[in-house]
Amino acid sequence: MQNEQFLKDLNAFMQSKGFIYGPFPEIYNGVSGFYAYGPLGKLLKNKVENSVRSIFFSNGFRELECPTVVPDIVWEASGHLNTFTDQTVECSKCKSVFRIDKLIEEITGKETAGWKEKQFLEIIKTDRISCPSCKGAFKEEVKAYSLMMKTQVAGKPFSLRPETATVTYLPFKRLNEYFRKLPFAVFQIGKAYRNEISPRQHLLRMREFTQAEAQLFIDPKEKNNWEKYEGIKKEKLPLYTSHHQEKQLKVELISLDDALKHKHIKSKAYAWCLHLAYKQFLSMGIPADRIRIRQHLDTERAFYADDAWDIEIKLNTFGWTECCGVHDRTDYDLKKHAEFSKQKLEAVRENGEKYVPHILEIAFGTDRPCFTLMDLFYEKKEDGEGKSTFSIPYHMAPIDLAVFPLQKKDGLPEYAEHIKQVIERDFIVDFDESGSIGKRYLRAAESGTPYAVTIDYDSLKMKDVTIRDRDSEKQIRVSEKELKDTVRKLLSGEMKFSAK
RNA sequence: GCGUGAGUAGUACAGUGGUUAGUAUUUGACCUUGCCAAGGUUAGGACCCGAGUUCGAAUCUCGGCUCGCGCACCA
Repeated sequence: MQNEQFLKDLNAFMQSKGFIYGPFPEIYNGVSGFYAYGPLGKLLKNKVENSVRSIFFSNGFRELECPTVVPDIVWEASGHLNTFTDQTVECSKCKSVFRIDKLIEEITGKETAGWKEKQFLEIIKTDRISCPSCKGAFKEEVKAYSLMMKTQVAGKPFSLRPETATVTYLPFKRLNEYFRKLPFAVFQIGKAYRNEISPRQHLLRMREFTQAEAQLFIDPKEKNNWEKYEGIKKEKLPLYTSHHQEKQLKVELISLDDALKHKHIKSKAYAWCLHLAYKQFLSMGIPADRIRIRQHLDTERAFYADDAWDIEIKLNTFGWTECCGVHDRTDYDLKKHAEFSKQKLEAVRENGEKYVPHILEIAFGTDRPCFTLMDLFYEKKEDGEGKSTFSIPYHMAPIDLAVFPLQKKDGLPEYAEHIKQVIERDFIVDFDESGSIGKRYLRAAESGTPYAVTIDYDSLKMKDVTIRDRDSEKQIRVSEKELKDTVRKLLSGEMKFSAK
C-alpha cells in the first residue's frame, strides 16, 4: 500500500459521486470482490470500452461476443482446470495454508508436476516436512482450491470463463471461413470470473470483472513478415526487459527496431501488438510517464505463453500495476482444442500446406483503466487548500457537458431546457437549475465534466449561450446554431478552447 | 485462509452503560443571488448483523459479515 489515506479519499469520492458502489450488495453486507458501477462510473466505463473498440476497429480487428459459461471439457483442453486448482495443506498448529506443490518443491527440490495427493502426503511424512512459519505438523489432508467458478447446465459440469481468450478460440473454424485468409484478428469485451481466495485492491482484483482481449491469428512463418511493423518500427517504447530487471537498471525508451535487434522482442508481429497495446493506454489519456512495459521473468510466465510482456501503470494508490498482458500463445491453444474436440483446427497456405496458426494475444480488462483514470486524475484538497478536482482528460469524461440556466426564473430554465434537448441526442448532458451558479460549476467540475453551458438574460435576446471551460474556468459565447458543432470540435480536440 | 486493527447519516468525523446520538459537509424545498464552493430559513438522513451480560447495550463480551494492514494467493 503506497498511500492509504488517498485510497480512502478516492473511495469516498467514487461512492459519493456515483462512480463505484460496493462491495456489492451493500445492503446485505457486501461480498468482497464484487463492485457495481453507478451512473457516472458506467459512463466512464463506456468511454473506456469505446476507446478500446475504436483502436481495435481502426486496426482491422472485429468484435465477437461468446458465452461466458461453457462445458468443462473446454477448460480441460485449455489447461485451466488443472492449473486453476491449487492443492493446499494446512498447519494444524498455526493454521497457515500452503500450496503443497510449491512447498515441497522448495524444501526438497523435487519436481512435483503430475503428483497425486498420496505422493504429497507421503513425502511430508517421510521427509518430516513441517510448517515453515511455526514448525508445527501439517494436517494429513489435501484441500483443493479452485479458482474457477463452477455451475451446472443440464446436469453437466460447466464453468464460468476465467478469461475471454479461450472462448474466443473455439469458433476458429467459423472465423477462418469468415475472414477467408490469415492473418485475422478479433476481440471480445465481456465478463470473466475468478474465484479469488481473498480479493483486495478494489477494482484491481475482482471476482467478476470485464476483460477486453484481442487475438491475432497468424501463420508462424509470417511473424517476422509483418507489413504493419514498418510504419512503427522507429517508435520508442518504455521497455523494462527481463535483463533490465535482473540488473536493476531503469526503464529505457527503446525503439522497436532496436528491441528486435537485441532480441528483447522475438518477432515483428509481437512488437506491433505491444505497440498497439501501449497506444490503447495513451489514447485513454494516461500520461506516458506513468507507463512502462515490463517483460515477464522466466519464472512468472503463464503455462501457455512463449513470451509475455505487461503494460504497467504507476498508480497513486497501489504503485506499479499490471493493466495489460501481451502474450505469444503460439499454437498451444488451437492444438489442445483440436486434440480434445477431435476437430482439425488448421489453416492452409497458398501452396496448399496445412498448419496450425499461432495466436498473439493482447489481454486487458476495462475495470483497471477505469480505476486508473480515477486514481490518476482525482486530486483531494484539504480544507483551505481549495477545491478537490477530477481533471480527467476531456475526451474520457463521463458527462460531456452540463446545461445551467443562470437563474431559476424569467424564462431562463425554459430556454435552457430547449438547449438541452437540442444537444442531448449527440452528447451526454447534465441539467441542473438548483443552487447558485458557482455551486453547479463546482459540482460539474468534480464529476470531470469538461464544459458547462450557461443560459443568461442575453441568451434570450441573442439566441446564444456561454460555454465555460472546466480547467481554465474561462468562457466563450456561441450562438445556439453553432453550439453542437463547437462542442463536438472541442471534445474531439479538433478545436482549442480560447477565450477572446 | 491465518494474524492484527477497525465498522456511527450520502461523505468525513465526535461521543457517553441511562430521556430527543452531536458537528461539518452533502441532499430536498422556499427566499435571495448576474456566472460566485455566496447568504438566510427550513426539512430529511446513521449507531454493520446476531447472541450474551445487565433493570437498561450504539457503548461491555462472544460470534458472524465487511474493510485496512502483514503473510499466503493473484493461473
